[in-house]
Amino acid sequence: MSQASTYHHGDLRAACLRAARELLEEDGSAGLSLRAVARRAGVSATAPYRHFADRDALVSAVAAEGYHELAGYLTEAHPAPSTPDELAAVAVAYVRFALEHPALFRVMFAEPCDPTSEERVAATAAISEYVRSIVRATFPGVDADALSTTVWALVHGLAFLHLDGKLDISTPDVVATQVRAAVHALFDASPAMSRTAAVSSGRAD
Amino acid sequence: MSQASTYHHGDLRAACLRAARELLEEDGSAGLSLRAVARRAGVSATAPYRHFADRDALVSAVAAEGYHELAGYLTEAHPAPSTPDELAAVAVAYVRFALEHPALFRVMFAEPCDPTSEERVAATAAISEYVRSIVRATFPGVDADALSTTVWALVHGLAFLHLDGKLDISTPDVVATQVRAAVHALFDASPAMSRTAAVSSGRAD
DNA sequence: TGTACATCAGTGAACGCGCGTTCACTGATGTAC
DNA sequence: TGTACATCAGTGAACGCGCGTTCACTGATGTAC
Repeated sequence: MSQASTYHHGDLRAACLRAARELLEEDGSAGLSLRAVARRAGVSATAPYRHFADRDALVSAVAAEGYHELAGYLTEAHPAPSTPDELAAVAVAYVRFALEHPALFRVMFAEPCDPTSEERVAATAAISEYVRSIVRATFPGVDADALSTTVWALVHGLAFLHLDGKLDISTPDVVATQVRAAVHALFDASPAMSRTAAVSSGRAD
Repeated sequence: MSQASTYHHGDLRAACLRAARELLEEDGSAGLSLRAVARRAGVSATAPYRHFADRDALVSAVAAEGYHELAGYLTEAHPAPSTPDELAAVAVAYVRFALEHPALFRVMFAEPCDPTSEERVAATAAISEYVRSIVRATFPGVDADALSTTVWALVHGLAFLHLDGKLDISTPDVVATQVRAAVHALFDASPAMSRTAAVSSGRAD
């Protein structure tokens, strides 16, 4: 190794993020401390301060990485879904991401999202918009805002219930089948979407 | 006050739980420490050990209280729902509970649920069974297991998205309308439930 | 009704821990001339 | 090509903090006789 001297680490920021991710999956978010990250990166306790203003900044950076990765899962499942089946595949990918990165997923969503972190707000706004665009492509002419909220909530809820051990997660196939069934249960109502709106406003008395 | 002496508190266990709930809503789960609870209950740092084996026991007790209260919200919304509208009212109550007790709701669901705590397992199993029974009453002849999972996931997801500020929570009415719309979007597919099953298995090639 | 004693529910000092963060510092790197 | 110097990225000691938990203790309560 010509870089025997580790004084200048090379890319400590990346090493910190990697260490943080590992700690997260091993100990949950309780294990995510700046000191533990430094320790794992093989660096003094204060070195991370060169790259992160404070602990919150580290956590936000980790969450941002998570959002980016989640987006990767989704577009990999299907780049531009336009049928219920394709949309269901994206939903399956969402849940798979949660199950493969449980602690990360919790950091991204389960922690109170401080409105100060524009990084997070932007990231979730992007997801929201992404879901909306898929719904729009899949069901043109439908109230995309309302339906996409419903879709996101359903998939998000499935992810959390699986994560919390409330549903069978014995094999990825079982999970995928469950998710597809739930999504289809919702989507098969879609031709009736406009009727739905009429019904619920009519019942608002 | 004849009970001027606070040496024997009277009901320190209840006081601890109350303090824990307050701390939870003020500082989130990070603020929930045995010492802080003792402080708020006006008692020495070690007094709670008379009533809770350790911190985890306290947290579990708080979560258990939460499950009980959630059940109260649901049955109060409707004791025995058997129509989509009545079911939607229960869903609204679920989300309302989450928004009125955000930190408590997170403790109940967002923390990794250790399989050791049978208290929690039993509580969520009860919720699961409760939802299933409602679905069964509302849609007799339908695969209640599959549909009830979908319903719970949808409502649970709505609760979390509202909680995390991803959806409009400006007024309770806005929230309720949103929840009712989402639930109806799902339920209006229910007459086609058996068709749904056929369709999704037919698509499984 | 009064006393002796067991039990119960609290006290408070002390422990060791890991944490976030500050500070003055120093070794390595890169650039100007 | 060589030297002077600014800058950058790390070190390590130190701070104060709140935490969970232990321990020996003591004051209050209730019960047996």
